Amino acid sequence: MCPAPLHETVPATTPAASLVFTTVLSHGPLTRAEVARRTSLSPAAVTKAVRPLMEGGYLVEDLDEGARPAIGRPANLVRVDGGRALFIGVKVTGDEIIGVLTDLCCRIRVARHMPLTGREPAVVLPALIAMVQELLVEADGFGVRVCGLGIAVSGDVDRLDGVVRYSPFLDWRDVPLADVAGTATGLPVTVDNDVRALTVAEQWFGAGVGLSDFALVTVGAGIGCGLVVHGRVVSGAHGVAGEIGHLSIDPLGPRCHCGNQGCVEGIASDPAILREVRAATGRPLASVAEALELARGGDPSAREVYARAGEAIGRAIGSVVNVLGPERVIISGEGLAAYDLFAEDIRTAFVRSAFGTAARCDLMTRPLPFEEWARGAAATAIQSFIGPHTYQD
Amino acid sequence: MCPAPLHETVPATTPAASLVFTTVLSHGPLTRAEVARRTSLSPAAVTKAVRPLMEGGYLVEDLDEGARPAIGRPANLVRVDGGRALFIGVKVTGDEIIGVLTDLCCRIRVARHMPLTGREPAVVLPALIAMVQELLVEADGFGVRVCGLGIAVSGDVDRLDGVVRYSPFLDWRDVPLADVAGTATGLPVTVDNDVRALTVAEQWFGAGVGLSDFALVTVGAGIGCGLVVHGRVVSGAHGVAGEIGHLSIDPLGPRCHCGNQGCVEGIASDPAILREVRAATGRPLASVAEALELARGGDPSAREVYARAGEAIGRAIGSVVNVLGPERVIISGEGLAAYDLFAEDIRTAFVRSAFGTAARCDLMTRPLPFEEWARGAAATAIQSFIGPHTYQD
DNA sequence: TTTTTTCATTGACAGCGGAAAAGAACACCC
DNA sequence: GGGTGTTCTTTTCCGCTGTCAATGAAAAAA
Repeated sequence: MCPAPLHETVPATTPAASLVFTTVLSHGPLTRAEVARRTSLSPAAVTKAVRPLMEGGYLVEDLDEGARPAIGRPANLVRVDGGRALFIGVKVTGDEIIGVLTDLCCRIRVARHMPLTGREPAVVLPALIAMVQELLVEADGFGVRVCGLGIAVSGDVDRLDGVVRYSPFLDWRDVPLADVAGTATGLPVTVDNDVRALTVAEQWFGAGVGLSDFALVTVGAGIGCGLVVHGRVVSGAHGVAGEIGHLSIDPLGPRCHCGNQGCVEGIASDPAILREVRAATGRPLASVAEALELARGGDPSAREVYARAGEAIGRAIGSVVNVLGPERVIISGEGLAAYDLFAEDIRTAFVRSAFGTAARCDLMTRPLPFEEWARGAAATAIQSFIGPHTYQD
Repeated sequence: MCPAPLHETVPATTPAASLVFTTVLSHGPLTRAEVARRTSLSPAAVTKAVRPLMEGGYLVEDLDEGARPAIGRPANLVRVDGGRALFIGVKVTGDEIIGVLTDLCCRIRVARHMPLTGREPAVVLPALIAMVQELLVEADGFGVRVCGLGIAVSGDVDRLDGVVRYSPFLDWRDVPLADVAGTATGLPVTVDNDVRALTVAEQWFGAGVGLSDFALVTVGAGIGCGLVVHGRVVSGAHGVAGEIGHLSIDPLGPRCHCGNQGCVEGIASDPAILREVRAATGRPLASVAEALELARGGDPSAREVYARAGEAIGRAIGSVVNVLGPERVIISGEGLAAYDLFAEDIRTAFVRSAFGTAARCDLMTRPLPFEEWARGAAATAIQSFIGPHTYQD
């Protein structure tokens, strides 16, 4: 848990206030009447919830009296004042740390990248703290207090305790990140798995707004998946969920380090694609970008590799959709750079493997640059700043 | 929705009362103090919630003052009086209707089977209503009012409207079951998918009690899966979820009627096993029971078919566990009759395909005879009788 | 200008659940 | 056998929350 923040009290104290606040936060400027309808609270309750939030400066009257009804008294729009509070989000990757300073609406104000010389905690933690310090200095320039720090790390993360249980990618075990970062910076800290953090950002501020069931699939160095069911991000009973990277797609496919054969990640991740294109063309390619170039140039065997990757991704999505029946699947990640190459294959494989009404699911892509991952971390900080009563829908 | 029941008011009106009631219902006789601890309500709130429920006769003081503390005042146990209300659960299969009369604790008091001469609504609906009437007569013998009727049907069921959208097995489309049964019997009716209904029963009264994330996998004529995430049964955005029967396990496997290849259902369902054993042995087997007998007798090709089925089931479970990270998977269904033949294969394939901590998931079997499916339907009726505030955990 | 419609606010009020204290029922200890 | 301590249960009181009903406000329509 975050060390009790002396910094600032939570804006929303009662369930109703949280509900109102998160509704306005996600659904843009709204009239009070509209908030009442969406939350099924009484208009009176909305008024009473809004007042203290306005006095605290978290909500402001929006002067654009945009949507006035055809008849009757015009409505006053209410929106969240993003500038009221700042947050820092940090994403740790294998070779760099990405940090962003966002406002309360999770808009990025400053973004920073910092290369890493190693992956071990002894290297990463000081760099991370230095990054936060830098961003705190930046924040001074805005004259607004930083109210939370969110950190996103790949792997098995216990977000209640703020401990990285095991990150295969970083080779970390039981690193008490929240404690370390909290004592070093004095900020309330949230630590979460990177894909879950990105999912939170999409749920509150992105393509998942208003949806109670959706999935976010990330394609890149690995294949990940964040899930929202019943309006809540899924963590699983043991803190791990959405591990679609090791769904076995093809029992005869390449052997994966996880011990299985034909995992999605062994077919469609960047390293796998690079390996396969190398093997298929015999060329000593240096990076997946070159493989991509080759395929774009029309090389048939490279294209074939991408087609297989697309099919694997499509089938993995089909599995998720069959199991959970989400309303939407958002495809994202660096791997999207090659989207034009396998979009067709993804969709075809998805439609074929999705059973029945599952095909009603809306499949969309969303290019999320690396800073977005750090923004996801900030979103988790915002979420915990607002409080425990974070009902969606 | 159920037509407003003149029959009986809902026992629990406030959220706290519901919480107390469902806690006592699922976790057997409890002391008030224990209820307070589990629900994190104050002891005073528990007392105040219990009183009206006792006056209504739903809760009773349990005279076995079993667990008294080592020191201090002995506690009074409180439990649900099952005899206070009766419910009817009906499951419709292809060739028969199974009906049960249960008490408020979902214990079966009477079970009835009724063969069907056809599957079309014109045949099934009158038979279903006749079955309910019979059970209502039985209920008179107990001198207790029947407070709800639950109906379970396989396929795509809209449980809010009580309409069977599409049941491939019965070849039904848009059958307004709740309306028909409600007007014919005068009972409040709930209609739900059969696997979901069974999942509800397990969640409240079975192997899922106290778990916020688990899966129920049914193996038999088809392969189904019910999911509980965050303490709630998953229905998906469009009312369909848990369709693991058409996860594609083997791209080169037998073609399935769904258009895909190598579906679990095409490998491990009873019809698939029968087909494969026939093909492998060349014998004209009449039923899956004979195939089972052959395999039990040691026929190597029959055993091979079962081994493949087990592997498919294990891998499907592995997929679910990778995606959702449940605490437990309950394997059930008629197909369990052959469990000794493929238990090992299921477990091996599961462990191999479950990634990382997913293997921490507890895999168990539970023989649920056909009456249990009807009991599941009754469980949905009980759930809706108790009211909308049915928090689990 | 009056009416109608919708939005927003106010004040009264019911009720829920918590805190604290009292009471109850036992074991233990001298 | 009477304190003492412990735990369970109930009672009383009280704050707080959100609804209800009524009122006021601001515009379009009549």
